[in-house]
Amino acid sequence: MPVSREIIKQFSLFSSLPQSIIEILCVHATLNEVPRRKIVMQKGRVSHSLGLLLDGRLQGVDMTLDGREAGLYFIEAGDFFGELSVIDRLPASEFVIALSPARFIIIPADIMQHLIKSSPDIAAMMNNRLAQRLRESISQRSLLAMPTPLQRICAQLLKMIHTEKSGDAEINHPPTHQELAIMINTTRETVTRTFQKLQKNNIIKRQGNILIVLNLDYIFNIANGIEDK
Amino acid sequence: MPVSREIIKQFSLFSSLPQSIIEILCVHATLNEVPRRKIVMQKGRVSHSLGLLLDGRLQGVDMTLDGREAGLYFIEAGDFFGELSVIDRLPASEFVIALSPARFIIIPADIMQHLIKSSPDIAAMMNNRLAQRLRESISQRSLLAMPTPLQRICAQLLKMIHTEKSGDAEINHPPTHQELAIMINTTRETVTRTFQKLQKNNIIKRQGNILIVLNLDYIFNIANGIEDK
DNA sequence: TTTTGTCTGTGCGTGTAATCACACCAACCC
DNA sequence: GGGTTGGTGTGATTACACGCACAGACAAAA
Repeated sequence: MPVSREIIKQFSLFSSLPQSIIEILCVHATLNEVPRRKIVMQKGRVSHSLGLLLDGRLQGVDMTLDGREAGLYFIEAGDFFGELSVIDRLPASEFVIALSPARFIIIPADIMQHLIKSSPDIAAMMNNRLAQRLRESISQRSLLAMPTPLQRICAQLLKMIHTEKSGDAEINHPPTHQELAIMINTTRETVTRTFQKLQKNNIIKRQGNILIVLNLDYIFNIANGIEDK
Repeated sequence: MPVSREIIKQFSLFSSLPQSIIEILCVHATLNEVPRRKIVMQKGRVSHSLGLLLDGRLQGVDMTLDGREAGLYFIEAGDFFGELSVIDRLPASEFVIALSPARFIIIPADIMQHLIKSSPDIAAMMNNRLAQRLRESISQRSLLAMPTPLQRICAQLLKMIHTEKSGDAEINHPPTHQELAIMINTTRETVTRTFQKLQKNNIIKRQGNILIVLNLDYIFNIANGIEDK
C-alpha cells in the first residue's frame, strides 16, 4: 500500500530529491506499525529493506552465542535503519527491536538498490548515512573504554539529552535500565544504583516519561573524566 | 612522485578498474614509508587522504579526554584507511598509528572525491569498504560484551589467526600486549597474565615473531562461551 | 477485583581485574 | 662496554561491579 508523499518528504534526507524519485518511493513504500518489544529486523536474515522510523524508538542489538546482549545504537524518529544490508547485500549483522510502539516505512531492498545505481544523489545519501553510523560506532567504542559505570552512564546520557526551548535539558521516554545497561556494558542493577545516586544528589529527576537533567555540568564533567566528588 | 601501476594493481579492490582510472591513480599517488609508532592519521585533522597499506600493520586508535586509549581496528597489508573522511569530508574521528615499520600509498582526498563522483565503480567500492568497516565495528562491539578478559582475548586472537598451508594456525608479528589490551578493554598486565596461562596449558606458543596456536579448539570454545577446563 | 507482567529498588557475598611497583630481558646506539 | 628504551613477567592490595535473590511499584489484562 502506497504511502503519501507528505510522509516521505518529512524525512530531511529525502526532502531534496526530485519529485520523480519521490513518486517511486511512495509507490513502493509500505507503512508498518509494531508494538513494544517487536523484532523489526532479524540478525542473519537475507531479506532486508530500508526502514524509516516515523515515531517511537528502536534499538540495534547484537547477541553473543552465550546469550549475552550488546546494545549497539538507538534509532530515533527520522532515522534510517537496515541501510547496511541494502548496500552490501549481506545478511543483517544485528537485531533491531522496538523499544516503544513504533511506526515506520519500509522500502524494499531491490527498489533501493535500483535507485542507488541510477541516482548519484541517493547513493551519496546512503554513503553519508553509513559514514555517520560508523562515526557513531567509533564514538560508542570510546565510551566503552571508560573505566567506571558512572562515567559510561553519564556519557551515554549526554548523547541522549536534548535541550528544550525552555532551556531544560531532558530525555523523553528514556530507555529502561536494562536497555541502557547493554549499551554501556554493565548490568541492570548497576544502572539502577547509579541512577539512585544521581537522583539523591539532584543531578537528575524522573517525571513520568521524562528524565530531567538538573545539573548538566556534573554529567558533562564526569563523562569527560574530570574528577568531582 | 607517481607510483608504478603494478603496485596499484596489486590491490584487489582496484584490479577490476579500467586502465584509464588506474592511470589517474598512479599519477596522484605518493609512496610513504614510516617507522614504528609513527602517527599516520591525526584525529581531528581536516586534510585527509585515502591510504593503501602495502606492508606492515597499523592500528586505529581513539583517545578519550582523560588520556585513555581505545583500540578500534587493525589494518593489514592490502587494506584501505582514511576512507571515512574521504566520503563525508569531516575531520578524522580516530588516530591511525604504525605498529610496525610500514609502507603505504596516499591518494589525495580531492582526487578520490572526483573519482567517486565520476565513476560508479569507485563509488560502489568505497561503499562496500565502509560497510565492511561498520560490520567489523559491530563485531568488535559484541566481543567487548564478553564478561571475562580470557574470553575477549581468545575472541580477538581468533580474528587474527590465519592458517598456514602447513595447516598450522598462526599469527605473524602479533601485536604487543599493550596493543591487544586496548582492543579488548583490559590492561597490559591482564593480557600478560592470561598469555602466561595459555602458554602453560600448551594452547599457544611464542616463536620469535610468530605466535603459534597449538590448540585452536580451546580458543574457539572459550571465544564462544563454551565452558571448558 | 484479582492476576499478571515488566520495571525498579536494595541487601549481601564473592571473585577478580585494576592499580602500583619493581625486576628482568632484549635490542639498539653511541 | 654501559646506557637507554620498550616490552614482558609477577607480587600484593584493594575496590567495586557482578550475580543472585527477593521486595515493591505500577500498569495492563482478565
